[in-house]
Amino acid sequence: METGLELDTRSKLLKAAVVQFGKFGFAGTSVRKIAEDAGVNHGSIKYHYSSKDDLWRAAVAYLYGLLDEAVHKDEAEWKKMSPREQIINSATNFIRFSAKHPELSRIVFFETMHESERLEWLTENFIRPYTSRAIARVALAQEQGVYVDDVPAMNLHYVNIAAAKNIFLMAPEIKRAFDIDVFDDDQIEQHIDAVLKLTMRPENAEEKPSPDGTDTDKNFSNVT
Amino acid sequence: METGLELDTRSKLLKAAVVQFGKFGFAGTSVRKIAEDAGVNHGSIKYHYSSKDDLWRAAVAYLYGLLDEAVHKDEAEWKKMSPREQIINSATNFIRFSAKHPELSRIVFFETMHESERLEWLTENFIRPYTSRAIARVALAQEQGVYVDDVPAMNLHYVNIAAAKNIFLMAPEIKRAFDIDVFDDDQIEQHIDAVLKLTMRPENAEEKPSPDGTDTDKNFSNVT
DNA sequence: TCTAAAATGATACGACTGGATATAAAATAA
DNA sequence: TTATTTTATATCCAGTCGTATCATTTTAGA
Repeated sequence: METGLELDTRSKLLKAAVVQFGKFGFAGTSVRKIAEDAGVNHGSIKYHYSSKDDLWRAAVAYLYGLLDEAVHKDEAEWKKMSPREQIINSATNFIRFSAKHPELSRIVFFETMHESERLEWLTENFIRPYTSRAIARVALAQEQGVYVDDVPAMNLHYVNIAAAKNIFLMAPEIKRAFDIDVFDDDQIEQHIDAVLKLTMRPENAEEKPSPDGTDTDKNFSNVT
Repeated sequence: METGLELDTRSKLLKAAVVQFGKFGFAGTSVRKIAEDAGVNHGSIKYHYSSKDDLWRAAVAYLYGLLDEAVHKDEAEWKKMSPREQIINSATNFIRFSAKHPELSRIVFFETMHESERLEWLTENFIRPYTSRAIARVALAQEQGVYVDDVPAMNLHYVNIAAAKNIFLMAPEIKRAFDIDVFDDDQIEQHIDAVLKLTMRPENAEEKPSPDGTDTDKNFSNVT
C-alpha cells in the first residue's frame, strides 16, 4: 500500500544509489554508504529493494528511462525534419543527456569491463536492443548521406557515442588536469558543435557525393 | 640483491595485478585474488610492494611505460614522414596498443570517475603531461591541415582517443551483444581504418582548404 | 480507538578485506 | 661449513561488507 512515506524513502535510496554506483561502480559501492547518503537506515534497503543487486538494477532501469525520454522527446517533430536534422536533433539530445546524467554511461562502463550476471542482464534488457536500433539508424543515415558510408556502421556507431560522452566521463580528470568544467553550459554546447562537425559529413556533400567525379574522400585504404 | 626468484614473483604479481585492476578497478580487486592468480602467498604483496596502493601504482607505471614505447617506437622515422603520415603512424600505434593492453584505459577510467588520491597521482604523473603533449600535437596537426581546424583542440583530442579505444573498452559488451570479437586482427585493422577516416581531414583538402573559394566545410555554426 | 499491515530501526552474523607479524625456508657471503 | 640476509609462508587482527532477524514505530481502515 502506498503511503507517501514509502515512495519518499524509496526514491531517496534510488537517487543516492545512482550517485554512488555512478561514482564507484557496483563493487566499489556499499549499501551502508547509500543509506547514509539517503539519510535512512541501511536496513531499509533490504525492505524496499530485496538486495544490493536489485537496487543496482532499479537504478539502471531508472536511468535508461530518462535516456529514452531525453533522446525521443522531439520524436513527434522528426517527420517534419530532414534526415540530417533528425540526426542533429537526436545527437544533440543524447549529448545533453550524457552531460546531465553521466552516471548511466559510468555505471555501464563499470560493468562492461568484465563478464558478469549484471552485464548479461544489462545487455539483454538494454544494451542490445538500444544499440541495435542505434546502429540501424546510423546505417540509414549513411545511405542518406548524413554520415560517410565507407566505414562499417558498427564502428561508426561506437565512435559516435564515444565521441559524445567520453569528455563527460572523464570530467574529474579534465577538471584536475586543465581546470575546465565540461559541465558548464558553454562547454556542453561547444562539445555538441565539435562532435557534430567531426562525425557528420559536410552538409554540401550530401546531394553530390563526388563533386569532381573522383573518390577523393575515400582514399584511406592504404592506411592499414 | 637480485636473485631471479625475486624478480619472478614480483613480475608475476605485477602481471596478475594488471589483469585484475583492469577488470575490476582498485576497489573491486582484492590483493588475495591477485596473489592467487599469481600463484603466490598473499603475504608476498606486502613484501614486494608495500601495499595494495603501491602495487596499483606499479601496475599503472608499467602500463604507461608500454604505452610510451608503443606510440614512439617509430619516432626515429617521423622526420622522414609528412605531418599526415606522422599522425597516421602514431594513431595506428596508439590503437594497436589500446587493443593489446585495454587494461590501461580501463584502470584510468575506473579512477577518473571520482576524485581520489590515486586520481591526483595519476593526473600529476601521467595524464597531464601526456595529454598536454597530445593536445599540442593535435593543435599542430590542425594548423598543418591534417585535422579540421574549426574545432577546439581539446575537444578534438578527447574525441580522438575516445574513438580509438572505446570499442576495446566495451569488448565484453560487444561480444555478448553481437558476438563480435573486437580483438581479432581483422577487426583491429578495420577499426584503425575507420577511426582514421573519421577523425582526419580528407587527404585532398590539405593543400587547398577551399577549392571553390567558399567555406563549405565549416558551416555547422548554426547547429547549437 | 482498535487492529492489521506497512515501514523503519537496531543489532547480529558469517564472510571477506588489507595489513601486520612471526616464523620458516632459501639464497648468499664469509 | 656457518652467519647473515633475502624471500616465502602461515596466521592473526581489526574493520567493513551484504544481509538476515526481530523489535519498534507509523499508517490505514474499521
